[in-house]
Amino acid sequence: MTVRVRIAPSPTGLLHVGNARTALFNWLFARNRGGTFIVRIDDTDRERSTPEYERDILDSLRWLGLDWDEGVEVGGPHGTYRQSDRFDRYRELAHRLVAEGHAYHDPRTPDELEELRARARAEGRHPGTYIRRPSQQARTGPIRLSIPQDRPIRFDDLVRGEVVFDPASVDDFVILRSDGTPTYHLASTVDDIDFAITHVARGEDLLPSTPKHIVLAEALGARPPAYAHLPLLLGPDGKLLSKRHGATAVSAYREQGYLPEAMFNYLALLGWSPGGDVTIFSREEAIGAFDLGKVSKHPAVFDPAKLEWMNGEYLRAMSTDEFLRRAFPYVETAVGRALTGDEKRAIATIGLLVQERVKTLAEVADQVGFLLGEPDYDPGSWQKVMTGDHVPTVLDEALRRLERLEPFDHRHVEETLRAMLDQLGLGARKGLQPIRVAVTGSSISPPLFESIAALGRDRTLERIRRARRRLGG
RNA sequence: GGCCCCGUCGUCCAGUGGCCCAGGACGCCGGCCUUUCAAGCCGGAAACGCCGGUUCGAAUCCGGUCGGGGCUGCCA
Repeated sequence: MTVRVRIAPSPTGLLHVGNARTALFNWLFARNRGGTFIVRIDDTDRERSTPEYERDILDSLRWLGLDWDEGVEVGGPHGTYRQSDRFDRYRELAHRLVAEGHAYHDPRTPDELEELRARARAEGRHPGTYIRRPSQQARTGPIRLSIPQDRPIRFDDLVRGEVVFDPASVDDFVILRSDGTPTYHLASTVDDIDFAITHVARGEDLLPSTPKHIVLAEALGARPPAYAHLPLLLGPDGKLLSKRHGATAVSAYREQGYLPEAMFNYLALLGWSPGGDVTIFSREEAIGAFDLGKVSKHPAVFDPAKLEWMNGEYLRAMSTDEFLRRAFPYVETAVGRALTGDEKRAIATIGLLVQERVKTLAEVADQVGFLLGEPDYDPGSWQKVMTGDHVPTVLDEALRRLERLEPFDHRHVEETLRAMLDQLGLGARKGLQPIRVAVTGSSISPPLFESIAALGRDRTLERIRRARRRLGG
């Protein structure tokens, strides 16, 4: 039987890296097995679902390169792949389950239910123990599935092995709300059956829901899919990764200049590895080696520092042409306008030097900003570098030498500035840093000689004079 | 509280009875290189939670214990 897997995000927020990792593992599994990867939108929560979030989720998935074979926006034999379009189907099945005796209308009030839960707790039992079919039959109220109490519920989890639940610890849960809308459990289980899903790989947080889904599927006359519960992603404090830990949206990393291939690689390594000492690997290598059975059982801490390092690795591994092509849009966003051809060419002359010093594409703008407009002096840099007695002399001498330098390329700039160092008896640090600050505004910049050449004679002289004036005297 | 899951360096991963006084990566520390910042190179500190078993032999198997996490809703 050919593998059919799905991810079913709820459009109630941006695509979270944890969900992206779940999507990634499903995608890898499908690609490894020559199966079908499906994207379904679980928007049963009409209140919180928005088209904007759905857009972000789909864009982020595509950005990561997780293309889907069936589902929302690409179509397929199962309708729109959006649960909000299938409410009639869920309702019909819920009522059928009542008619067949598998489910019942629950007439109790929230207070009554709360009392049952409190009683179970007080007795040291599972809170759902007494949420069972009441003696009197009702025609209204939410519909609950009846959990048979005569046998344990067991299944073989692809990553955890056999898991067994005592039915007493599984409450009769609501499948259809009193307003006639389905709960997640119903909609998800019905869709998995209707769409012929063979494997459900999802976060471990859904593990306690799995016995419910199994009983539901069987009550519907279907064979449940195989399950794989993936380890959760944690923040540095060991708690479930969430916004309070910082950026968790895939699109946020995209905006910060992370590469999809780096994010892909990093996410794949959270809870899985192709084996051995391999840390950096391609999409194809991941597909070839992927196996749900080799996914680890314990949660993983999401470490932005390692992601950043990995992004730098990918940045340095690409050609400088490609690096520039991908960096320009980030620079344009940062300066708020399109770059001119001259500016792009100027940036390109120091492209390699920038490429080996940045960890994200967004940082490129910081590195090349001095080429795109008059920089402000960084106060700390000025204080540290421009207050020495030798500085006016350095600037004057640099001006004198650069004014007539021909040709004005980085080799000649270096030659004449090094000669200046000798003449003034200054070390490189003391002699060159003032020029760097004068020209770039900061004590941190790409290598000086190339930067000066990229900037050109006129603007270089102009900036040194401006710094000189600021010094007075 | 109850149910379930999990437990190798700070973090991610390798390890499926002997190749392990535990390997790689990030981070950290030190050094080299060096015009700043990076990158690169070299070196270092750093873990099998604990206690019992099984075995000639255990990080690897079993039990217990401790610890962590998830769930516990007419959210998903």
